[in-house]
Amino acid sequence: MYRIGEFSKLSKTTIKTLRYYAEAGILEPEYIDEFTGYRFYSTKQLVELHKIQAYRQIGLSINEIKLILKYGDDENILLKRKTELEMEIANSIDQLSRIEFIISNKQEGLFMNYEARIKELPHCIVYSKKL
Amino acid sequence: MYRIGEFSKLSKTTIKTLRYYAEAGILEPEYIDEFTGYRFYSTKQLVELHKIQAYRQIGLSINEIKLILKYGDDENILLKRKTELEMEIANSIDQLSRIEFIISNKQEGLFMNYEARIKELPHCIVYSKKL
DNA sequence: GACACTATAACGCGGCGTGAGCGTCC
DNA sequence: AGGACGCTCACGCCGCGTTATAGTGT
Repeated sequence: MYRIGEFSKLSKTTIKTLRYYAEAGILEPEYIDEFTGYRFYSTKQLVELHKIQAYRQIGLSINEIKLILKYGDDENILLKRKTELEMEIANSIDQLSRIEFIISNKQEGLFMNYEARIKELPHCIVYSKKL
Repeated sequence: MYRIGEFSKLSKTTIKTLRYYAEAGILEPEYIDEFTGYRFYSTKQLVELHKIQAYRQIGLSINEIKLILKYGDDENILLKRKTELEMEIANSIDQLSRIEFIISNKQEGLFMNYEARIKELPHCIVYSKKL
């Protein structure tokens, strides 16, 4: 049985994270002293935590991990996270190309060589046709 | 001069966002009624907001945008964002491959066919050599 | 008694969304 | 006078990090 500090070092996880996981209900200490409130962990929690870390590393939220640990099925959540990631990647690539576009245009001096001039017209009636 | 609701529709931005931008100091309304507190925007703000939206779309934070609008130089920040994005993409790809690894192993039944058994040894003295 | 360890509670972060409870315009 | 519009708080999100303050262990 380890106290939280030692367990923190063993698992390379901050104490704050361990307390958060305990409160979140995804990693309860094996035993809590009812007078001091001290949390005590064993090697069983070390294995559990390792699983949690693996799930965190692929970007799952605490809630998703809780669901997996509760119902033991990660198939759907993994597929959901997979599509999420694909969209994130596509989005990041889009952002990247936008940035490169701006930078290259600045270097070639094509950007900011014109200016848009906005003028307000006096009040008037405009006829238009909706398509 | 538009009130916030109309300006919101013109710019396809929520009222809450406009108010947040006003408070953050990146898009001040052209005029604020000192009695009612009503914000009034003009087409000038529409152009400004369009720039802000462009910067938001490439993932810049409000603070970064504020700096750009203040000092007029986005070169360094764009390059910084570019490296950030490259790291994010690399990270996402890593996560994606981890997920695919797990899924494929599950399908082939290679996963969870073994179990790790953790045992605690009684206290003993261990000799080891550090490399 | 000193010092390392632990505890709880509360606030901070970013970029808004979502109310609550008011005043304003037409 | 009623309904659409506007205002200012203030809290919620997520996964912790960061104090502050107080009890515990050796």
